Amino acid sequence: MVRTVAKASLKKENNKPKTARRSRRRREGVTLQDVANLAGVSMITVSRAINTPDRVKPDTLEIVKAAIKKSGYVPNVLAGGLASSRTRMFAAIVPTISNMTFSKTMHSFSKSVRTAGYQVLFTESGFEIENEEELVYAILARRPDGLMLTGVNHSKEVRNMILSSGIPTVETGDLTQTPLDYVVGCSQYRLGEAVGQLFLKRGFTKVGLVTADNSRAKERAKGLLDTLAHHDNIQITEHTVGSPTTLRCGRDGLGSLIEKGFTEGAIFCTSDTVAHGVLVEAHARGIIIPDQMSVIGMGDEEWTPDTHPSLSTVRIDRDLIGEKAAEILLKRVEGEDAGDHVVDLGFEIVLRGSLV
Amino acid sequence: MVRTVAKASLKKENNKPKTARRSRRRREGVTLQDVANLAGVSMITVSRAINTPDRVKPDTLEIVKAAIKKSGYVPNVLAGGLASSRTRMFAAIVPTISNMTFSKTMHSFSKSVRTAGYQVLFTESGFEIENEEELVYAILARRPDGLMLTGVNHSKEVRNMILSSGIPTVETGDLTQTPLDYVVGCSQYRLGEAVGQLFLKRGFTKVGLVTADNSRAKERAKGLLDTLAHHDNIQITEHTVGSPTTLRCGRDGLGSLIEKGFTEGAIFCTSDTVAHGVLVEAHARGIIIPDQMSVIGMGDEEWTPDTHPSLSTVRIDRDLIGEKAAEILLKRVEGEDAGDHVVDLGFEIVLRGSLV
DNA sequence: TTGAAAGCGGTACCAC
DNA sequence: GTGGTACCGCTTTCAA
Repeated sequence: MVRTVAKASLKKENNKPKTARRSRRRREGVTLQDVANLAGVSMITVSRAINTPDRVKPDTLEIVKAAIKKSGYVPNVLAGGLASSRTRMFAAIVPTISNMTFSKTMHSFSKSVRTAGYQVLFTESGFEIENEEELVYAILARRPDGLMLTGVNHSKEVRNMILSSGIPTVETGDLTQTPLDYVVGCSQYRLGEAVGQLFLKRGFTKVGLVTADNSRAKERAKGLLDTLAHHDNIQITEHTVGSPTTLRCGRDGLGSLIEKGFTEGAIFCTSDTVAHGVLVEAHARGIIIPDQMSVIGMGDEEWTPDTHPSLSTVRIDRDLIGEKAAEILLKRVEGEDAGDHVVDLGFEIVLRGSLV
Repeated sequence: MVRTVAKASLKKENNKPKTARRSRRRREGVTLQDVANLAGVSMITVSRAINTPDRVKPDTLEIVKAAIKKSGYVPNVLAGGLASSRTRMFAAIVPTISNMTFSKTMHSFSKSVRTAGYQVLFTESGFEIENEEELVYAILARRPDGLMLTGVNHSKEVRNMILSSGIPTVETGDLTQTPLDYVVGCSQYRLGEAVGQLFLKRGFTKVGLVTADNSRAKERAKGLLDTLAHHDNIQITEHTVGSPTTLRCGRDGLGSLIEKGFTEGAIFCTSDTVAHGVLVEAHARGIIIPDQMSVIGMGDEEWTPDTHPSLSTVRIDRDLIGEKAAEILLKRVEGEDAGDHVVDLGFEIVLRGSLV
């Protein structure tokens, strides 16, 4: 009996004026309803005043705007996103931002994206691929409108999750003919090949290689080694350093090459940071670059452009990668055609010093 | 009358089995309800199985887990966040990540935060303060559980918005006695003072200053200049470069100092990137460091630690800043005491070359 | 041009 | 331990 009474009273409560919704569970500040009350209109009119002002009578619009300002209303886009299934948010996964390579791409991506009114959910994956799965899971749980990934090597589980989520995705940095959805970058392998061909053309017979321990760097190294492998009169000295790389890696790298008997020739470093470290170490040891050794790095990023007269480099336009990725995702969420699913941005070899 | 009929029929529709909610507006995949149906339990049980597994009978838990796996369910944390007023997301605003200073802090922040199951909404503000207001607005619209800002200079509007949002906030990098909420960093001014005192103690009478054009760098410069100002036998040569800084800035910086008549003495650069540029330019001009000039930079960040034997530096533990900021926010969202609102992490002067 | 009602996909609260 | 119900704050749908 008691129960019936309780239910009845609940029902009665429900019969309050429809336009004045409010609740005891409420925690935060001003809502759309508050603004609506203040302006003497309905919620939906306020919503329209914010999202599609052209569909509201100018007079009304002004009243609503005043009410918004007066109340200090800040929309809750989570609620909006839930209702509309659009979060106006893109997620980005990069190995690390403690590295110009990725921070530049992130930078231009986030800039392009924000210009279009979107925001970035940012995640660092580290260079291990193992935890990518849980990261992707956590990200998909936030229902981003698009996804930017680094690299093209993903576990089967990750591929499945992304594919079945149906979220527009751009893989960046490397290249593949079988992207999850879209891919923007350049072939790391072909880049290494190009450096190898350069070395051959310049007639180097002694080649040093300082490579970082991550999949893209390894692809580059492989391209170089495969190219040189066809010529058996070439002597190769290798050293591998950890990721992410520091100047110290380069110093150690050259030290190691020399220990292994490398005394002259050309050195390919899979990043400019490493290359700069090699230059520092060479300087410390009194080795003249480019007279005794030639060095070619990779990157030519913002803090180093055109700074060392004898350091050659392979340049990839990292900014462009981020921009392109953003552009594709933005087009996709607008239902537009985003063009080719494989975008090869290529690379440019910048020769300096003895390599010219 | 017609209206009444309509209402009645609506009510009838509402009387469908309570446990089988579903709708035509539905766009995406698997929901909690789907899993519940599959497992033959109610939504709330599935919710508990995910969030508080200890409060579910082991048998039930297993059934639910199986259903989750089978259905490929990915929770919608937006919906959860709306219902619970907790987004498990922190927002971070940094000027740029194209700079080791901020990318390191971001890196450690995001790492700490993710370890605790939170994610990072990331925003670059640029070095201009003007657009901070709209950025903060857009961020607050996503209801993060906490906010990490860079620097302590914010417009009145920004301060008001954050304050009235009630969101736990940590300002980082600089120091102030009147933080919005919490502040973690070190006094940029005192850092500059310390360098000034060092120069005085070493007896330098000619001082060069290459400073970046942003508020924190200016604070450092001010600290130096104020300290030296008490001594009128000191000759100061200044040059200002734009932000963010590159090696090129340092090269131009030294060039400019020399043009202005600087030939010997000590140079303070407000960042290591600039300092390295100065070293490169000095090398290019045949100037011996540290014999002719002494250089002290700021940062000693990951890609440069301990790499140049004659470059002194002022070291701030950027990683620690990010960690501390994360720690404070995490404590706050858990309702714990986060300790002192002003956390001074200090700095360390690392002397090398002629400054030892 | 405006509004009422019904969700979006979860969680809080309370009853059982 | 488990379930019903009323929301979270907004947008969509449809009607006026």
